[in-house]
Amino acid sequence: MSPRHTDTRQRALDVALELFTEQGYEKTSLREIADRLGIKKASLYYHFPSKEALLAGIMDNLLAPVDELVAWSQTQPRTAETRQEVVRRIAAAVRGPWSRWFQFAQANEPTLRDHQKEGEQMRGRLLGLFTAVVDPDAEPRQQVRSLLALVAVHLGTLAPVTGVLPTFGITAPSEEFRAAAMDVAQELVKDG
Amino acid sequence: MSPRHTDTRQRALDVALELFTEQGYEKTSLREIADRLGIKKASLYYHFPSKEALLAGIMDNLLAPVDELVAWSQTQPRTAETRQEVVRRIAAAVRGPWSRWFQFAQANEPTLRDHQKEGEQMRGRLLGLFTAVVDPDAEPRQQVRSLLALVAVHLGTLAPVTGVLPTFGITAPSEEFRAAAMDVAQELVKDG
DNA sequence: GTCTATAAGTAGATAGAC
DNA sequence: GTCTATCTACTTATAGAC
Repeated sequence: MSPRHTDTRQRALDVALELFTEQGYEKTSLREIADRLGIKKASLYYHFPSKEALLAGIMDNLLAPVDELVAWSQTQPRTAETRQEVVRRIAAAVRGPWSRWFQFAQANEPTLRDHQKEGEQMRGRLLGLFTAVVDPDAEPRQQVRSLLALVAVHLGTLAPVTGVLPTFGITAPSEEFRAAAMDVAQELVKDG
Repeated sequence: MSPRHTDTRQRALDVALELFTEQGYEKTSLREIADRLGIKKASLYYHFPSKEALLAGIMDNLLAPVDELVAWSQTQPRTAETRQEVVRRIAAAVRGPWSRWFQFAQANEPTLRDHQKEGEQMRGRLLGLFTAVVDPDAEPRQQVRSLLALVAVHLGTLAPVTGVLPTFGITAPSEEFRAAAMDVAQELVKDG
């Protein structure tokens, strides 16, 4: 066997992730993906048996790093300090390796509701993140606050990137907004 | 002319709203809508010139009540008290007349990004709500807090309805959770 | 107002040559 | 691994009878 096989498979995953995120899974045709790769649509079927297999491949790549953080959090005690550290790590990850995950999930919410397997994978990891931060025995008040802390992180990191800040009527510089969001998140995750 | 024309048009709007919300705009075919109405697909074209016209009709019905609240808020001073009252009114409206709006918008995020006109309508009303609560001259910290207040309302009213609370690892009774969310929202919207 | 029939196009998927 | 060619099953949309 050659030192490595062709990279068409990986390139297909990259292109598909990009298009699924931009346009959604349903609206992206295999022809479109093949065109970008410079191959014919039928040739895609050599690498993936179906469109759904392409989706599954993307998910595997996307969700692996999430599992690491959740696993780590489960070794920690359920304290405000742990929640703060988890929020810090999520905030860091979201700026880097996970950034595409949220965008992809958001753009394909209806699709993931239908494709049972993939939808449950997605929800499973989200649940993992939530339970890493939400104490099931805490007061509802604190549970709401913890959930909102994750939303604040989401807001702080994604909103500047997608350029929707003006849509919210906000004019602050991105970096300042992001810092403020992190600040509020840390506060929310404390007991109160 | 008869005292009123047939109600097929309005029934079509109702059915379409329901299906678009459940399955998304793209995945709902005109045949499906027609089937539920007990007519043939082609007959739908008598009432609406295109699928997109159906979407537009739904939007008009959905967005009218939002405008009222935004208009009212613009007559008020930009104080923490006003923000609290706006949040109260949004919370009340979301439980009733607007409940379908959020579900519809969330289920059709990708679609609304493509259909320029409808997407901008939707974003316009959202911006209206945001600016009713976010003071453009406030600190980024307070802006984040105000945004999260709206999210808290969203969480408190929608989450119990859709039954996703367990997905968040939360076991509290719906009503208790909703009350806690409103509580946190009111707190976030204060100066701090 | 509703029907049948059908146009015109695109989707995902398969067979088999090279 | 990639190609050409083709299939079936849709989709939105139109024309014209009743």
